[in-house]
Amino acid sequence: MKVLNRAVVILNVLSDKGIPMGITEISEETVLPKATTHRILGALQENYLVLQDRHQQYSLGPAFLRWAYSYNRSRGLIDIARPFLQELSEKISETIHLVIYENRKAYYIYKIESSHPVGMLSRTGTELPLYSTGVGRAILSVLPQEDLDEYLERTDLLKRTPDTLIDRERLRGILKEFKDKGYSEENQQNEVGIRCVGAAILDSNHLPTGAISISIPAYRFQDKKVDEYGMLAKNTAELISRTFGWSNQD
Amino acid sequence: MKVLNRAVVILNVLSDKGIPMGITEISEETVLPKATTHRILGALQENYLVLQDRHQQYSLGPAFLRWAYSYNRSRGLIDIARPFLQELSEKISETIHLVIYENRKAYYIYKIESSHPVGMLSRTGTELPLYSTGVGRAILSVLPQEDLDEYLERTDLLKRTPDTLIDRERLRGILKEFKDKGYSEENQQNEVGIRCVGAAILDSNHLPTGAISISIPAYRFQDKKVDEYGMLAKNTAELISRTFGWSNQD
DNA sequence: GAATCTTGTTCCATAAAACGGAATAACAAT
DNA sequence: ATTGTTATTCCGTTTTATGGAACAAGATTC
Repeated sequence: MKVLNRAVVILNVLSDKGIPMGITEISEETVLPKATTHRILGALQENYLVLQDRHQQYSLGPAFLRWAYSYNRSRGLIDIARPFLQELSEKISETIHLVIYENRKAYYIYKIESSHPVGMLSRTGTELPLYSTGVGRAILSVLPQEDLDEYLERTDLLKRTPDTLIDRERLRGILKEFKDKGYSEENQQNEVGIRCVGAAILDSNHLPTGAISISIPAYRFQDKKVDEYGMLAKNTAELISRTFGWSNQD
Repeated sequence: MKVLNRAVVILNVLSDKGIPMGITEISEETVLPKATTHRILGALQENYLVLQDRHQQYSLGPAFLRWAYSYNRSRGLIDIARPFLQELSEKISETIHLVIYENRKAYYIYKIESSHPVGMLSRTGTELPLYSTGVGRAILSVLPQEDLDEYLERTDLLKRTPDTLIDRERLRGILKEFKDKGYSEENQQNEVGIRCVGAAILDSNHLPTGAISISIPAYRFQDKKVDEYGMLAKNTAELISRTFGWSNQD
């Protein structure tokens, strides 16, 4: 895959230089023939990976903003969240999930089971219900009003368990409570026998970029422990939000 | 340039999805044969453009962070600065320069002459003396101590005009004054007959990412007007810094 | 303003690299 | 153990990239 490697070399040279470069300079710096450099730059330009100004000087294009943003959101979120989740997990020894919220959908991307990281989950791509899970409710609770309206309108609320709450207005009500408390909860709404607390991870615009949850078998997750675990989830999510927002600044 | 276009398509699909994808899914989404997809992904992976986790799921790699950063610094700086410079130019009708500070070097990247944008300058790549120009001095004045020491050590101070100040200690002295005032000045230090004021553009870490200057023929740039123009440069640079830092947050 | 240098662009025969259908191997799920 | 699914490798064929050299377009000098 020669062209690709060469294209990468060219992009790196442009990136290192940091200012627009002419084709001769690029070809010298990359040690590639001028004709070849020219051809590759042409192709890169068609894809908006490089821009050419009126003096035929090339510089990197805006396409990378999009890709970098995407990288930051998925891979970056895991890298940043991992140590915090690990710490939380050592404190409580329960199952912890990390979820990413992308394109108005939530996906599990990371999981720790009793202090042992399971890592990237295999079944990525499967949408996760927002109305019936701890993570989902955490996300819904911090959504701007109009986004929540839109979600409730387009979504069928299904009885995933006998207990699932499918009344839209009552759901709105508890989401408001979750927002005030800073964490969400859920008792066998999505899966029989499992009870959860969750909290949202926010980006620098205070929009949810993901969420975390603590899942515990319902029989040993008594009411009186909900607030304790909820606050743990809330605090951990806040730490992640702060680090994530910060590391995303430049 | 087929491979390149296809690689871009693959990267876009990964970016749109936002979470790791398997090769089958990618090949379906891109409408490319699986073997081809596999080959291209392999090449992308070698260059760290994509990452593969333990479940053979692909996601975008960290290389884009670097490129996006580079794009933001050069092209982004011009886009952000342009309207502010335009406004300044309409107020004073004098020549204005925008400079980028990259790899410890400064380069002119944009110029407005008497309210008329000249645009990207052709002679990019030519290093600009920091000790004798308005923009350069503005940058030096806000540099951390050790960076300034290092600059003064490695740089030969040449008499570019009969008036050029080449005494290191006296230069240090006036740089300190510039830092306090928030703008730099220079009278026929770099070019006979031209007098300048300048101000640095700072990123979110308070390091200089560039600078602007106002250049006026010395005969009509009297001492009493220096402070007025200096403050204009300072205020404009501050506006640009704020917008640049802000837009760079995510 | 003509001549000269420099830099960008196009050409094209040749060599090399990508192509992709199909076979195989590695996993999961049943 | 079996079946279904997904990833990987193979390899003859075709397409595509290659790059030296010629050409064109600017820029610079005289």
